Amino acid sequence: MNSVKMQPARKSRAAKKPGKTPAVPQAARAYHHGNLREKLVAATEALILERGVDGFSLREVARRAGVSPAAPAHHFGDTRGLLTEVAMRGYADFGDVLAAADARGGNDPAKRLHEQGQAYVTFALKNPARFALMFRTDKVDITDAKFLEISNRSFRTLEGAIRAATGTEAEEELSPDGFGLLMAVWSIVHGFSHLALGGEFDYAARMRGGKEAILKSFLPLTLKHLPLPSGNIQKAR
Amino acid sequence: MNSVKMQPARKSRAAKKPGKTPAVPQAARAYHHGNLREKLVAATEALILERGVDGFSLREVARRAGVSPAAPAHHFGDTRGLLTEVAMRGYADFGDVLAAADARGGNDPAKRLHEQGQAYVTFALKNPARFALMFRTDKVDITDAKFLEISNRSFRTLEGAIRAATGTEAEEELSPDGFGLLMAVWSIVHGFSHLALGGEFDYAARMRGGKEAILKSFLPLTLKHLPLPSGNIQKAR
DNA sequence: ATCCCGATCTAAACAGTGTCAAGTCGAAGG
DNA sequence: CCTTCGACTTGACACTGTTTAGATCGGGAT
Repeated sequence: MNSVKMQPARKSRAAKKPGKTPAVPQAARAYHHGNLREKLVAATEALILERGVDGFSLREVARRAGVSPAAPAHHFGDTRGLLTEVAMRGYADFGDVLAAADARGGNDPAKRLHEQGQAYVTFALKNPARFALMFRTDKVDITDAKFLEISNRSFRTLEGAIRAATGTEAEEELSPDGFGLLMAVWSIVHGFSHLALGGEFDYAARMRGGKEAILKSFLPLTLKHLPLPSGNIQKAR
Repeated sequence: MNSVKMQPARKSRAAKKPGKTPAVPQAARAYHHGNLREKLVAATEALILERGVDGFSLREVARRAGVSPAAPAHHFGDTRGLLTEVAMRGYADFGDVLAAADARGGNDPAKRLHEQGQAYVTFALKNPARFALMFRTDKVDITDAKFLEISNRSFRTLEGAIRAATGTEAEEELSPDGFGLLMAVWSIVHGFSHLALGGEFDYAARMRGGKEAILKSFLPLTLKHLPLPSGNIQKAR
């Protein structure tokens, strides 16, 4: 029944013969419409935003892009390939956001960490679907070289601030305490993001100022306890 | 081809007629084998341990329990119902573990928090599949009354330690700073768990002592930065 | 002892999914 | 011109969760 649903669009090919072939290939519905790859990525981002990462369906994406279910395979191999691409784009933006935050911190290590932490959570809450996908290691090919490279950039800007905070040169290994600080900072911002996205703060938010309170109130209150390189952390120079 | 693969097992039902009906209904394969509900739960836990939460399949579970695909529906409604039940059992154990850790802390609020934090992560890493499921709010019916009650218990034991730390009575609301401390502690242990389970520490673990280093080394190093009720947190009495 | 009833499970079907093997189309290069 | 090659479609296969209708059994009431 619905296998026929799509047919009329294809039958309208007859209209192409007599009329002038449209000079503007804007909404090209031919075999090669050029930008399918981008269209699929866009459709995927929209879909996971609507239905969540697990609500994603390759066929649905193909449907929205106006192509057959097998078309995406030619560009991305399989579902995992498409999702990996989308995750990579997420990491690209994420890396930019973190780098910008790091820069705002100037040469104050504590401020760099705080700015990055705030940016981390803000990105997560403003891009819930992309963020969720980025850390869904089961949906993404984490062995992909390009993916590894681009996702590591985000990690390295956090590590950079930690190195500055502990006075660790680029070539030497992070001390255990420095590494502990790194994990602690990463854990707290990642945990907050994950809990918030999982709706774990929703009840509290309802009591304490609505949904927007999470970013405007809960996050600052939490970041007050962001581990800082002050105690017994070795700070050289 | 492989739709036939499973048939012989079902055809062996004929072996029941001529032989003596087994007096011991141990591996009962009759219509009512009594403990199907438990069997399904056990099969589900095994399956998500093997293939992850998303590798779960209701039909596969039914197959392992030796029943038809529609059998689980009668006990759990649908897939979500079954997963909700499994998540509840996870929360039951989780709550026990946290309560025991809390008790180990005696009346030292800082120690109570630290013990709970350590227990939190340890549970997550030793029960990866259950833990992942417990926080997959899309796979679980978080509106289920029984689920809410049992999952809130875990949250409340953490809150209890925070209340003790900030000297907040049971009937009064947590102060903003106390609430911030609560979120910070929760975030850091939850974030650590999530990152570790996502394999995000694997590369570092390979460099710094293998997989077991995560619990034995990484976790203590991280928990050094567990927020403590010392600074400007209001501590009454 | 029998009947029946409700709980339990099966069988068959439906709509949906991802992926694969062939085939078709259209443009670009020999 | 015509061949080749990348982009896309078609149709199939195996699998999924859920629904419907029917088969089976255990246990209480008569």
